[in-house]
Amino acid sequence: MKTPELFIQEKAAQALSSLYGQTVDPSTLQVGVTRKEFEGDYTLVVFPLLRLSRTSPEATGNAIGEWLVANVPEISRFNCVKGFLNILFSSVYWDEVFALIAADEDFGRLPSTGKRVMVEFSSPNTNKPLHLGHIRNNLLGDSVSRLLKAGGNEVIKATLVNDRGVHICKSMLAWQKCFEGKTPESTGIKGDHLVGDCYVAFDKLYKAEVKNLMDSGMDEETAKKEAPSLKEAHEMLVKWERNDPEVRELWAMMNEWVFKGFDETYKALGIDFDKVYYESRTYLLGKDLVQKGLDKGVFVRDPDGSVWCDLTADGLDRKIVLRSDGTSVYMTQDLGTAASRFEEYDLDSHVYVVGNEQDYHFQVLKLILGKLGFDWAERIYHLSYGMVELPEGKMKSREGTVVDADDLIQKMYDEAKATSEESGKLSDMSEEEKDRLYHMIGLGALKYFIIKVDPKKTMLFDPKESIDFNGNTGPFIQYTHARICSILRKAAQQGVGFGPSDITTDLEPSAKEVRLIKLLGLYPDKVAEAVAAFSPAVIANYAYDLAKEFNQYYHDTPVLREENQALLKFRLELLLVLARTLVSATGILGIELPERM
RNA sequence: GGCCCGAUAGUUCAACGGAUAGAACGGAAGUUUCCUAAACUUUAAAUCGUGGUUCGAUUCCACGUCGGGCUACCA
Repeated sequence: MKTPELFIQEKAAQALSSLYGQTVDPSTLQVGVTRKEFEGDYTLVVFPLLRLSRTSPEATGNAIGEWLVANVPEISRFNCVKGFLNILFSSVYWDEVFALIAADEDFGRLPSTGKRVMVEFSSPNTNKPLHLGHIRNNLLGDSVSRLLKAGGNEVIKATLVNDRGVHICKSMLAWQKCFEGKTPESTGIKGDHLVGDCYVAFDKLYKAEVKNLMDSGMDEETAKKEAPSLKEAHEMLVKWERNDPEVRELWAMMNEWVFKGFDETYKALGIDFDKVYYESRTYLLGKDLVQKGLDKGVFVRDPDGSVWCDLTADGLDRKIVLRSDGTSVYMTQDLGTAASRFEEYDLDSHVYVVGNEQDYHFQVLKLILGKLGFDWAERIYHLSYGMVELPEGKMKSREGTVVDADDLIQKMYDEAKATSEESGKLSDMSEEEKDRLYHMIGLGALKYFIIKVDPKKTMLFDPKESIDFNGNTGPFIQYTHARICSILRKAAQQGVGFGPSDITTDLEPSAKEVRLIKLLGLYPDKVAEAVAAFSPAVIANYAYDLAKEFNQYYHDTPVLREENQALLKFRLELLLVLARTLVSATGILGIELPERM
């Protein structure tokens, strides 16, 4: 379907060629939806055209407007304010536009690009449970994946579990020292939380040792390196790398606990992955690329054996890619995994959902991959998102101000339950249905709250205020959907038949209905815009606009009382399409819409 | 120090270089004989500063101020 904007661009270009004998590229013409305060459907900005017409903005606008009305049957009227040409379509046109939208079951889904994209997100450490920061990452990653899919791409959702390294050894050590024998089953503590407790216990132990050493006269820096527990943890890591059976067994057991815990959290969030990578299996990747880099002269080997990539010419630093002992660093591994993924899946691009504290890392990664000669280097995209802050400032695990993911999800559920029970509308629902509904609402509130914010911006999360169900929130959209469903149910009870085949033309949609149709028609543009910007926030705000528009429309349009059957059917059809579009848009955000609430 | 990012009503968020900068929460005042008041209506309230480019700048550029991040042979 041709959007009205494209239609106007095309016709206006014809007008210009006819009026001024100048050919212009239609796509350069600026057309937008007319602002509410002015009369019109779409507005053409004429200022840039003055160099063609060589007259005043008003004269130019009026000339184009008159030509359009005279030559384009779909355009009925126009008015020109300053340099803005407001164009009105005939109501027949809106009927046709709406019929096309209604007939398209997949409205908003963009045509296939034939491209395959991998989206990596979440990528947790296995030494602590997920927290609020991970939630932003997970929700962004999940919705961007859905968004890219709606944009016509094949999407592979991937995560890289950080299951090895000295931090895991710290938890293992603390378990041996303080938690021996305790398991998630024996304690009733969720696995990831139990391991997190071990990590905290290690930190406590370590700090005490450092303090002891300092009290006996050692300086802080040395003490931090010499603390026996830290040395033990490093020894454990060496044993792990040598495949020491005992260490490996403990490691496997504790990781299993964590994975089980994570699975529960992911399930509660409604998130899953197509591909799970484990760092313990991929951390050696990339070493062969070091040799390639040396051969190509991209890397240099220092006398001590370490290998570096000199990026000073690009305004960055020298970056190490191989330690002097021959072991690899994070960058090496990322170079290797990127290369193997592009090769294995024949990817067109790769999106990394990682916090903005790693902007530098990804800048370097792209640069080095480019220098190594990979043509896809420029097609890796770092979806960099800002920190989530609390009213009292940054989350700090040491200060206990971290908002735990499981706690938060539970809190949202409880709040949804309390609000629902207060309204008392759902007394006939079964406990299972209610439970599902509370979860849907609580999660909808959380997801919308996080996703509606532009990813790159630091956002503030106030646990008290974020659990708000009024205003620009997920539950508002969910509530709107439930009300539309209620209207449609009522209509069905009254025996009103409606459906795509019932659409009749020759109706005069009201001004508010035209606004709804216009807004609906914008959906594919919004999807395209969101895909281009990797920003589900665009869709979130659009879904809210739709819901708000419905509330304002329905407030003073007595749909169910309409006597004119054709008009009644048209309006119900409009609501049906509206509900469908709401479901589709929130689907991109991973938010479910209930039929009752 | 160097590099990157951000700054919009009291608060949390919007605004392809376009008209009188939009919402929501909170404040003030109202609305329930179509669906479900988790709604709707009215109202007060903001672009960090100084220059520049432009017919036009919240948006682009420069400088400054403030805030955040990065700057490990950690991941």
